[in-house]
Amino acid sequence: MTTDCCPADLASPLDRAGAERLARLLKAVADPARLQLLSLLKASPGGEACVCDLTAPTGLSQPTVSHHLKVLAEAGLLNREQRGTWAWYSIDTQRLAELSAVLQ
Amino acid sequence: MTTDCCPADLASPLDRAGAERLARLLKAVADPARLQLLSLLKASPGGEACVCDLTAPTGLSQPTVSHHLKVLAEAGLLNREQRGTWAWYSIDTQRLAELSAVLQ
DNA sequence: GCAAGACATTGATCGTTGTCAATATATGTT
DNA sequence: AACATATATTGACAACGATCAATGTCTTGC
Repeated sequence: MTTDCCPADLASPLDRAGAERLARLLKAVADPARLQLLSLLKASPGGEACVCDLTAPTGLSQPTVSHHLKVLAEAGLLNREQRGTWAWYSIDTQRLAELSAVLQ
Repeated sequence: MTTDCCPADLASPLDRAGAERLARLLKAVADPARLQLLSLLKASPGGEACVCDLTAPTGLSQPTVSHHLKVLAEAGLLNREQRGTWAWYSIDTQRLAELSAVLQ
């Protein structure tokens, strides 16, 4: 049964609406910059990092990094926490695991 | 260790080149039409179908379906077999499983 | 309150891509 | 050989998206 909480998977027949929802999620991950950001977050101590720590290793401008983090956060794959001037991002491992399971 | 056979995963640090390779694979899947095609193939008897069986359920033109199948095949996610006039496509379940594992 | 620093938003540009109509190619049939 | 059918390719167009420079917003420290 397909509920609103989880993305539908390939095993159950996928109508156009379900396919578009799933595609939106996968598109969030299907970008080299965002994959690198996820990898960097996964390798960071505590599994979290602020924007200023992510610009240098990716070689991207600060606005571009912010943009990608927003895309991932809006897809529900990242959590954002404001701490003073800094914005700390971390991976929502459950959501990412759910997305992974979809392709099985 | 990252070899050429398998996509790198998020656990190991991802350089730009690795991220682009992985993104190309994920982009192949991150499309509603292609997700529907994968779902239809998975639900088909024998796990395979010809192009003519895939146009009606997707509501897409024949050239568009052929295009999407080619994208998936070039990503290594589909196998193509010519039988007379028909082209039969089937999912390469191992490749798809590898791609799924990448996000863990 | 003001200056500085961290992050977000806006606007613009340019390459990419999903789609279809038209056409081409290939295979089987008579 | 001629024809019908299945699939692939080409060309064109519109929509989308990644990127950056410039600017805006918010928080902290003086």
